[in-house]
Amino acid sequence: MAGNREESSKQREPLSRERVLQAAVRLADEIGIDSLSMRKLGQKLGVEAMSLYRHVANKDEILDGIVDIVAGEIEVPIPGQDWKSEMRRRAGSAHEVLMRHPWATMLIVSRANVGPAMLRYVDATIGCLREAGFSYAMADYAWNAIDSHIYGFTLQKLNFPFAPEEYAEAAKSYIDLIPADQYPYLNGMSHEVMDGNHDGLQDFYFALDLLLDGLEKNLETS
Amino acid sequence: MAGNREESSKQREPLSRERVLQAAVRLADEIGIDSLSMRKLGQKLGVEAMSLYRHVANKDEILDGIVDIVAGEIEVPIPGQDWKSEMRRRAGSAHEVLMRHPWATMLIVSRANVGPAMLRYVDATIGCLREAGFSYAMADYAWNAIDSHIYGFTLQKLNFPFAPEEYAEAAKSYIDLIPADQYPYLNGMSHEVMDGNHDGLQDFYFALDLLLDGLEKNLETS
DNA sequence: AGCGAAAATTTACACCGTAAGCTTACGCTG
DNA sequence: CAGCGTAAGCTTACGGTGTAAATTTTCGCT
Repeated sequence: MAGNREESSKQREPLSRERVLQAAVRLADEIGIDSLSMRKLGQKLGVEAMSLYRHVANKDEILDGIVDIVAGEIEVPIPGQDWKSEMRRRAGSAHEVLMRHPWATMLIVSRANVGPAMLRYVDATIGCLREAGFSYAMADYAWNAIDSHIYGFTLQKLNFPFAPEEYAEAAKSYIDLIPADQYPYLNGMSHEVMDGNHDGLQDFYFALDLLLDGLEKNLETS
Repeated sequence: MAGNREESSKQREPLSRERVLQAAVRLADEIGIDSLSMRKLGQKLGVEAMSLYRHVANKDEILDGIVDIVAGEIEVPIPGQDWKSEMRRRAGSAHEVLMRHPWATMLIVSRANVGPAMLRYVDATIGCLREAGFSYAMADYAWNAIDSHIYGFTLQKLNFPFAPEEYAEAAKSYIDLIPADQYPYLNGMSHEVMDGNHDGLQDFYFALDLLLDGLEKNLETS
């Protein structure tokens, strides 16, 4: 076995920062961010936990890294194009990506996020608003408003405990815990769900369009 | 020292679920939720960690408990009163309470939250919208939209790394990391901050009022 | 072939939540 | 007041965490 390194596939591929981060994203998708440990990540890569430290400084750097990988998956708005549809597309893409990586939103809203993909994403967002005529300050307010909706809506949706098709059935099982005399309105809404009059499905674009329409009016009157 | 139990204050007060939860809230406020451990909480109460388990089943139950304590601090809207100002007051109070307990929002958006204070809070919210003429479904959408803003805005504000008065100075120190040729708009906005033309302060009621106005229009045309 | 550097591993430590079993303290009854 | 039963608190232990330090293995190159 004259070991030609290129051909021998029994030899495991060497580690690298990129391979570590990619594996971390996949593992977090599979088992959740709370269960992701250095030891499990090492195991996934066929390596001891401490070997990872040759390629990343610590676990925090891994978390920063996988957030930036996720940020890189989001469709960026194009400055100069119609701002409303671009911001709408950006928001929808962000929501979709964050639903694909259910652990990512929590990390984003609790870390610095200064990776290159995140900076590019933010720069394009501000740029799209600026080119549409927003001042820097108004662009900041608009960006903050839209991102509040993206993060808040996504977190609530991820935290909702029932699948849409189970919801009516689930309501029947917990209705006794919210008696009408103590919680009349919560009880009433649950009955609407039980009776099939309300499916409880939330539309990401409902509140988003309220915000965009309001921002548009704000832009016109300035 | 004829030990009259009522008078002897050298004897430590016995533990109770209530005392454990109150101490947990204070400790989380002081050292953050990530640093809150059973051992530290025990220490704070002059007790060993394992003694806590006599009064709570496990740490998860403590987290559920302190979330409900926080929920109990939020001003509840009054069904029948003007829905817009009630919902505005509710949202502002929630934001204020969540800023007082910086760890709470994360817990709320990642747990079931079926404690009595939270149920009461939710019931009053739905009730306020229902009495104003919203259908159950529309009340659900409106509630979700407003709460998305509350959680998203609060998390972003808590995660912002600079105090308002440091912001301009901080921008000067990181401006080199976002060169104009790579991130033109982010660079431009930072210059606005550095030059004192934009303070970066976000107003909770800016996006909230966009939502409430949009919801009002939605209510009128139905 | 052998050497220097890079990569990977081993061992160890302080911390975490909590299960199981033990000891202490209390409240009540005789 | 004695004594007993139970509740409250404590000790010990286990498997998990991130990671510092020291060691061994592997690789690339002369």
